[in-house]
Amino acid sequence: MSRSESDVAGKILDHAEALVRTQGYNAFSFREVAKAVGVKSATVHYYHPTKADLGAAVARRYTDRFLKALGDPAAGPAEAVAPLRRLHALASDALTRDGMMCLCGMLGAEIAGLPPAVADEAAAFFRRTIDWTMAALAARPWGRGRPEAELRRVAVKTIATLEGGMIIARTMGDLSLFEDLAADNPATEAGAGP
Amino acid sequence: MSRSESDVAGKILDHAEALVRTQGYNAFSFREVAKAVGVKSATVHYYHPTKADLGAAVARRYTDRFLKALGDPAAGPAEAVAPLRRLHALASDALTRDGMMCLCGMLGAEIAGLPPAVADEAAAFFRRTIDWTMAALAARPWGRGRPEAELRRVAVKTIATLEGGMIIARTMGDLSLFEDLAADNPATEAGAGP
DNA sequence: TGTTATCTATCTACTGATAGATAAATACGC
DNA sequence: GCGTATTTATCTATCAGTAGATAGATAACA
Repeated sequence: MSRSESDVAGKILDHAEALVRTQGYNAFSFREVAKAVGVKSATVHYYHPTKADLGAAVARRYTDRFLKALGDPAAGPAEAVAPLRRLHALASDALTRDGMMCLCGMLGAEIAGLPPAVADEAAAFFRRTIDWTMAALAARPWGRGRPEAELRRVAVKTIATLEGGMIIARTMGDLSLFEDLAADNPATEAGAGP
Repeated sequence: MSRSESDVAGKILDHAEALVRTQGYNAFSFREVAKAVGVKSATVHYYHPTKADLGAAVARRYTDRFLKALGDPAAGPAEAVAPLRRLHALASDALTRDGMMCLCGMLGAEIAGLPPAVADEAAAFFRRTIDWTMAALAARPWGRGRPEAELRRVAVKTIATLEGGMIIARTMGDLSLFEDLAADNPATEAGAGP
């Protein structure tokens, strides 16, 4: 947590993450990161020899931080919708505060053009986040006894909706479109959607 | 429709679209498009002076084709879920056949780093597709009399789920994750999801 | 002749990456 | 504690490759 007065290594990851999350992996450069940090591009290479190294390091840190923020899947209210709300709140935070995509949603879109090391980290993010959501659902009355395949379907659908929602909200310049995704969750209303 | 024996202009759009949909706007170049078509990069510039022009033209054609394929929003079965299935089928087609993202899902992710002309086309895609979905829902028994805001929420959520689903399925290398998104649509099952 | 479509050749800017110099901090032998 | 050796962190300078873009020649065709 504590970061020394001029933690170059940390700042490199911070700025690289911000650049990837706003413009994408292919639209950021060593020079751009270096400029943002206030060093030369060779210094960024010192910490991360290749761009793939840097990208993978950013993704790994992001995933760890994300899952840490989610916390214990079994914690919180007992309704099945609670973990879905927690996911939404976490995504909403980054989106509304900084107008940034989920890092791995961005990487996932670009997946076919990414170095393998980076692509692997993006896949790991979704695997772990799906697992968390399944565990959270399984730990609640609604989920107990449900077949794993069904829990997985609901988990994937929930995360997919959040990722796609960020894209649409950012593209249309209306972040309320994303907030509304939480509003009509079937279980919170009398009638289910179409 | 009819394309002459060596329709360079058409091939340029075809290959540019394929490149954007697999790797993203920032990861394709005039040279790459030219090579795929079998001409020199200057020829691509002849048809599209700038990269923004080319990107916008690709997006415009894509949106027009997509909405044409969707057809009349009021056509088809009367269940509210019918238009959602039509959207899913259309997205599924491109994803499973060629492993490609929705063009505008890709552009939407990269939106903050796109030239304005391209960003505008991406926004237009979502605006028109949301409008189509709202019209399709409103034309069915389920949707009649529903407030516009609710129809919009459902439309956005549906499209968001598809876009995010493509990202997750491609990233995890398991296209069945996308197919399953259609399986547990609330209205098609007895009980609603969580 | 003028228009359309294509080429070759080139420009500047930027990319990721490397080499080598340098200064400061740290560790080690005594 | 002192002097030396090593490591750490940063710089300058540069590389080959590629980016988007342009100029101008050339051929085909109306």
